[in-house]
Amino acid sequence: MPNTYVSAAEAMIRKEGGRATDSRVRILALLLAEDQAITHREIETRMSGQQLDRVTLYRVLQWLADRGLIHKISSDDHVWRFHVNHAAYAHQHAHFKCTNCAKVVCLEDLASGRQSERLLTLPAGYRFQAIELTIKGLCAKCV
Amino acid sequence: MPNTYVSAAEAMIRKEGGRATDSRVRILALLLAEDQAITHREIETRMSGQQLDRVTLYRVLQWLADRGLIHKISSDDHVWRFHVNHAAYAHQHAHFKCTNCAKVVCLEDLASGRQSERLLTLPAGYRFQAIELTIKGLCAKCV
DNA sequence: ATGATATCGCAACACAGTTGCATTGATTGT
DNA sequence: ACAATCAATGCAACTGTGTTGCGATATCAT
Repeated sequence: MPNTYVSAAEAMIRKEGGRATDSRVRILALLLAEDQAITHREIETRMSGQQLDRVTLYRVLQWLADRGLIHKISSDDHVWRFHVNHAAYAHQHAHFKCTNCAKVVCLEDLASGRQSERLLTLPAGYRFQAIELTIKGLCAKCV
Repeated sequence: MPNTYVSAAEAMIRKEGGRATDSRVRILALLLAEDQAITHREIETRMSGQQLDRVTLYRVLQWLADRGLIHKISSDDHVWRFHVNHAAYAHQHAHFKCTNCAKVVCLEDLASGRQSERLLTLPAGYRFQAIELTIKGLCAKCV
């Protein structure tokens, strides 16, 4: 884990007014270094060797997500995946999931909220709040 | 459960070449009578009183989904919901989920596959297969 | 009616995620 | 630098969804 990720992680956590504990810093640094969205299980595996309780990992991930440092991605395999909130993904954005290797990546921000809202009509009396868009297909490795 | 749903369910099952067992017929009839997508748990509750094992329900739902009589809807609460495949929903279609009461309904078929595909660009080498679109908001009751 | 076998029911399991509580440790004030 | 505070951790136990193996049962073709 390059030192830049660790110090960046610590700075982000302190900026939120939270305690910069080992767990938080290491987990966020790991996510900063990762370009794709990864699961709780995958993080746990990468962390093995270092002391880290399952529950703590759940709580740290929730804490980071609550403060908008990362975001949770729902998927059809019913496992949450986590990804850092880079500037490009600050707004609503779509996700891509490979149907072969289950890799999940964030797609660039698309002004799809408004556009897609117009593509379809909600039943009378329904109110629009947000849109969730997942593209399924094959990633470059699995094509 | 009106008789028409039961006989319709039985006909659909036989058409697929499967055995028209009590469980299959009753479950499919229940889904035919339901306008919104419901969970395994909700079906189990509605079936209580009648002999029906949890595992059988899971297997029947999978069997119906495999043959395209119903479809499974993934959601951010990580619970599958099931809905009959009416003609209007035969193609790719979006879903609506109420953020208050968790009600899920299928939205009309929208030619969003091609349109949305054009809205965003996949990374180089990626292949498009399908799109999943969920609108979140408030249903008429929860507005 | 009967036999072949698809389907069911039960038990046990796998895995994601949560809660309560005692312990630990990061920060703050002195 | 050190103690006090209380946020955060680790552990144990739990919940809920979904799966697997296998013997028992029920459907359908004959």
